[in-house]
Amino acid sequence: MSQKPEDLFKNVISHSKEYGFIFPSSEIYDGLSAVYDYGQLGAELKKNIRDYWWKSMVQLHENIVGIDASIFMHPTTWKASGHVDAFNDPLIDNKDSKKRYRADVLIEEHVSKIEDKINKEVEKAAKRFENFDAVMFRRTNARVKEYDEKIQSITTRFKKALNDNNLEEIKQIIVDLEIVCPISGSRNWTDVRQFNLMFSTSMGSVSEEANTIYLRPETAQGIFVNYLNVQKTGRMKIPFGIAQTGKAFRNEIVARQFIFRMREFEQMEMQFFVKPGTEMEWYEYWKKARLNWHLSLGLGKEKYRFHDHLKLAHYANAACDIEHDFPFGFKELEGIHSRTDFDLKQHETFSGKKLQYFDPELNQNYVPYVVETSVGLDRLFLSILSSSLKEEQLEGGDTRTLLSLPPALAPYKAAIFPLVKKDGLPEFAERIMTTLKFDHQMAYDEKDTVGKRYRRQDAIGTPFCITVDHQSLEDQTVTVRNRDTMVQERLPVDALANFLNERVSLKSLLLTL
RNA sequence: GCGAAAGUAGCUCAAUUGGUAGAGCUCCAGCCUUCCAAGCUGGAGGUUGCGGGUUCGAGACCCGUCUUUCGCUCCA
Repeated sequence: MSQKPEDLFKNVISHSKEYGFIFPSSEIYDGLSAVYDYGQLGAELKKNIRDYWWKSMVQLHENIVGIDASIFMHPTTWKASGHVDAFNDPLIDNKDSKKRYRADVLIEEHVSKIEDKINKEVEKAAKRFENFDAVMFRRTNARVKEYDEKIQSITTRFKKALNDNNLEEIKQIIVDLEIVCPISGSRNWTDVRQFNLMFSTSMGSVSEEANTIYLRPETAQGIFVNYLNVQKTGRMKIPFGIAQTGKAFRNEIVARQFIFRMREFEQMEMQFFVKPGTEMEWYEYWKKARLNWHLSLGLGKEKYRFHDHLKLAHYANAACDIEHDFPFGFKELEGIHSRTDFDLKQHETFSGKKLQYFDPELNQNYVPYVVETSVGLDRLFLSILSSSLKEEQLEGGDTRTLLSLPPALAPYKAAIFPLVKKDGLPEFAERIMTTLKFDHQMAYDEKDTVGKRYRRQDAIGTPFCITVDHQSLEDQTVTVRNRDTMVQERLPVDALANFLNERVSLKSLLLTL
């Protein structure tokens, strides 16, 4: 149990690989940076987590409905959301100070320094002459004119380079202007690189004028553009929510830490539309509700904490993260943001369509405010996996590898073993399997000693092992062994269905909310 | 992106100054047996991440490249 965090993280990664939870993407070709595939057990666990979230959001709330929007969206969507402008920066690094700068900012700062010089000239002249005409001075003074021309030529050149997307030219401008790094004072620059967080591809035939299409960097916009469709056709009354799960893509500069930050990842989001002025109440409501949801997984209260954002994004008037204690420290798991009416208003402006709600109580129209809950499915997966993986010391000096997953989320809900591979025990076991497999994902194993089989199921988190022995043939009972306590009890075969339903069904977990 | 470390069987790791790639676990077939892994017999699995170079000879040395981990940086 007392493993070093680095070791635990290493174990999580190799355990994931060894048992088929997570593989590096296209591994036979050396993998692809920060892209991972879910294996046979990982896919089950991930699906169960997603189902639990979906049911707790959509099925348990009459005023929340789910949609499934496309990954491709109209390019204007990303202009309206601010993603195009916010993430199209040419960046350059100084090799000596290791600091990264926006190339356009460096050039603009250089230009403003020249402007300062002009202003100084003007100030100096103003002191010297009476009846000073600043406009005339600017137009006629040789030194000022020289500065002005310099600014003109720089900005013309810079604008052209930006328009042509000519990164080499931008670097050349920085070199020509002899711009130095404010920290190291050196001119030892890397090449200029364009970092656009959004992946792009083209839509339409190649020969024609193809449109640049972005892979969505967040799923939220799919909800906002469908706000009116859902509200009208679903006859939704404020407050109401729209939920969605799906893939999003970000071309991260640095993507690290296994599946914590991937370039392709899955979000589970719910946008809750409320009356303006009530958003803070709902913000607090969802903070509590979402933390409660995480606590229901039983990984431990001490594993979670809130982190309030001091610096708010351009669209938010309140924001916080639910952080989880990962093997590499507390990191963001879920974000809860009060997004105001920013998104819907932006889409109104860019689309020219009204995205409003007629409130019958107030007898007036308004753009609803939005409270968002947004959790990373892959991060949730990692939080559950890493918190569940344990090396347990047993009496007698033995150790066992235990994956104490929340039972309702485990890939296999129960495993069935014939104690021996003869005397009709396998046939008996398979009959039980057949009756239970319609309700639960079941495993079957008849290889090796039964103790070994228990350990194998412990390592993949199967909550219960059902063993058929010779007594089973006589009185139709089996033993059921608990993963966490290793305690066995004998149950009639007929009681198994209820036994499992009460302990491993999603319903059993939903009831704890 | 910069810096550091690493990459050998499914997993964890060996391999003397450069000299025939190995072990344990896993896996497969069978035997024995049976309620908490590690009994017996046999077997499978490797162009040592990839590509070059030096050498009579490279897992080891050099260069490049890919991937991973850590630190810095970034993360609307």
